[in-house]
Amino acid sequence: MKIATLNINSVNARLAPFLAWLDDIKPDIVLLEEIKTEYNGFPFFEISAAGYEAKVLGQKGYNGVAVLSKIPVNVLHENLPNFEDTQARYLEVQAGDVVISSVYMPNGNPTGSEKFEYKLKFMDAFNEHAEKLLKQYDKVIFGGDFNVILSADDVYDETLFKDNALCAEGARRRLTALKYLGFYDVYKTLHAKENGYTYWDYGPTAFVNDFGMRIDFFFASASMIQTLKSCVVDKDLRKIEKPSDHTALVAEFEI
DNA sequence: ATGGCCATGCACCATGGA
Repeated sequence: MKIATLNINSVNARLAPFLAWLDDIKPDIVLLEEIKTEYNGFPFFEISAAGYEAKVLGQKGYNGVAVLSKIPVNVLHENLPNFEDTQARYLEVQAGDVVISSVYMPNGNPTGSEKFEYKLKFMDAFNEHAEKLLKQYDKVIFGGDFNVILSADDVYDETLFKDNALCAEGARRRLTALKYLGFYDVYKTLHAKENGYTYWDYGPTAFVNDFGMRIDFFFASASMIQTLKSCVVDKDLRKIEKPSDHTALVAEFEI
């Protein structure tokens, strides 16, 4: 099973190159974040023609998550079941005995604001739900944009972001707690020494100089990660004309 | 020496992203 996750920063603004990429990589499951459309604006026809069924939790203008699949999936949760939310940031499906979620955690800037409080509350609810899932299922995997820079190794210059919500101690502590619950950082399991950046600011110098951040992740339960074959950052989507500021993370499992 | 983007929406600026 090949699973990809991508913060696409508007699915409609990048549909053609995204479809070409799908045809090239052929993942079984694709998790999308920031589709930036409500359900009715989602390009179901084109995605279906490419061979994928789409489950969509949309929102007008902002946010929005989706799960595309070549294999049958059924939706378990739209939004976290334990968190009242007006924003579309979580979509959980089941494919066979695997539970897979697309996650778009809040940015939370500026620190100290209501947005920051919302970020921490979302992360608390997420961890609580993650813990419950582990008790119910063996194979669980989360993928998406977690909007947390876990350590100095995960950003080109940490000093520039010391007051940023992505580096905030409360955010780091919560994402680290997810690891202690038993969720493995899939990319780092195989690539401890590579930076694994998945995001580069728009602007002419960031991508060419690799001034990036690692803020997109897969987190997998133990029995899921035992089947891990590979995990790569696919930079091709960051090289297209009019790219998203994020690129895709692709993981393969022997399932 | 500084700053450099981009998508959306009742839309030619404001907001959000990170």
